[in-house]
Amino acid sequence: MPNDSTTDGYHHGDLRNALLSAAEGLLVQHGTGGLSLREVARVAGVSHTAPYRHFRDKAALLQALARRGFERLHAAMTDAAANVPHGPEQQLVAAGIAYVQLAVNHAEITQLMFGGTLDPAADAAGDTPGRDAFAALQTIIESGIQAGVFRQRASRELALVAWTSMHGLAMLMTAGLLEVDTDNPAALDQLVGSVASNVIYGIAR
Amino acid sequence: MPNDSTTDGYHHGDLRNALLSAAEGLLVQHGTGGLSLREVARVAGVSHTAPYRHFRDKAALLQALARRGFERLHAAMTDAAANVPHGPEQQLVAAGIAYVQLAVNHAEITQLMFGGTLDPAADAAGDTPGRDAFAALQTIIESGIQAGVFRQRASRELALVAWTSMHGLAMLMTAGLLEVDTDNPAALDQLVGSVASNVIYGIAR
DNA sequence: GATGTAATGTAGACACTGTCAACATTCGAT
DNA sequence: ATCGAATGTTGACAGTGTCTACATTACATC
Repeated sequence: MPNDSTTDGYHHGDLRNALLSAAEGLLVQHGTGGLSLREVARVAGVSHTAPYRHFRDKAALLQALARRGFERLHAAMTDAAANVPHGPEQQLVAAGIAYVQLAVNHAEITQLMFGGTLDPAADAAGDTPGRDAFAALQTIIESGIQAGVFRQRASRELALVAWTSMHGLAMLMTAGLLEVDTDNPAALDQLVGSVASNVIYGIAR
Repeated sequence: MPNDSTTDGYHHGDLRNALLSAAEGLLVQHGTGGLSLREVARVAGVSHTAPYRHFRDKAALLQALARRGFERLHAAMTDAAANVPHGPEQQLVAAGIAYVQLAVNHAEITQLMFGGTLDPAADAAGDTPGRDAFAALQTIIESGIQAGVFRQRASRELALVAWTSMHGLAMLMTAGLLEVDTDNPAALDQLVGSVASNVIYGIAR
């Protein structure tokens, strides 16, 4: 009799997701390093070894958390691009804003995703949600190339510049090395817009 | 009688640096997270509380290690730019190559510097070696603006694009999310050169 | 040169952590 | 109804960061 997905005695019902949510909450409280598996279990209301029925490791829990983040990232970027059908340039800017915005709003998970703590080969083969996010960007670039808006080069090459610049911006901000008024969303839009515009039209001349 | 900076009995002589070196060595063996203060002390040949005479915290040790990394980064970039006096564009590319190369060769320390684990406000006021590296880049940009090679914009704005794109490239590589033949240095040069050239001349048209 | 004080290193303890092994409870197919 | 598999618990172990108390040494001052 699984009533409403909360606890109903000995078995939890949906512990795996409960653990992930608890972990995400604790992650924003005590930074990336200060997450304890036992505290996650405590918050979820189970014994300190219960997580091992759902995750092989502490690393596996973090990996699953990072995977969630990659999925969110992919969704946010494609949504942003889809809602701005004013041509590839605007789409690129919109995707960039979505990227940086999500990274800043979930700084700890972003650090998890790209912090190097996780084994990049840990995901199952052919099952890398991180590539989807890059692919979304590459799709925008390709449409821009075909529309004659962007240079006639390998789309991978052009997408790489867009990717690295937005990623670098996001990383510097989440690390706290770029003083920006994060409370004011317009300031972030302007910052991302500035970087994106320079990427599109170049530094030179 | 301080003979040759190695151990000479009860007192070590230069324990602080010995600890930093030991920590750096262990960092490349076990990743960024798997560094134990006790093991650092063990490698340095002292008791497990000796490090507390030189660092308030484990975090303080890591902070000092990161500071070393920032100083190296600044030196590598300015050296690279100084050795290539063929105009701001080439200097920018050279600095970028130096940046990414150092990051890849010292991936773990780079993750330490930018991983968000450290408190960005932990450094003493006015004493932020991280800004020096950015300033080095900004100097190149400024000379390029005055020479009429780069756009007539705020140097900070232009430097930001160069900074973020190189930083993003370095971060993706150190995190292992960009498959590149790291053994072949020419491949890295080409990759950085491609990104830099696209930053300079833009994606558009 | 002797001496006292600060700097430096050590020993032991504490709470906490990740993980393993053994055991308990419950779900679901037969 | 029954039995195996899935899920959760208890207890233990080694390892960790950090605190307190103590030992040893260096060095400025007389």
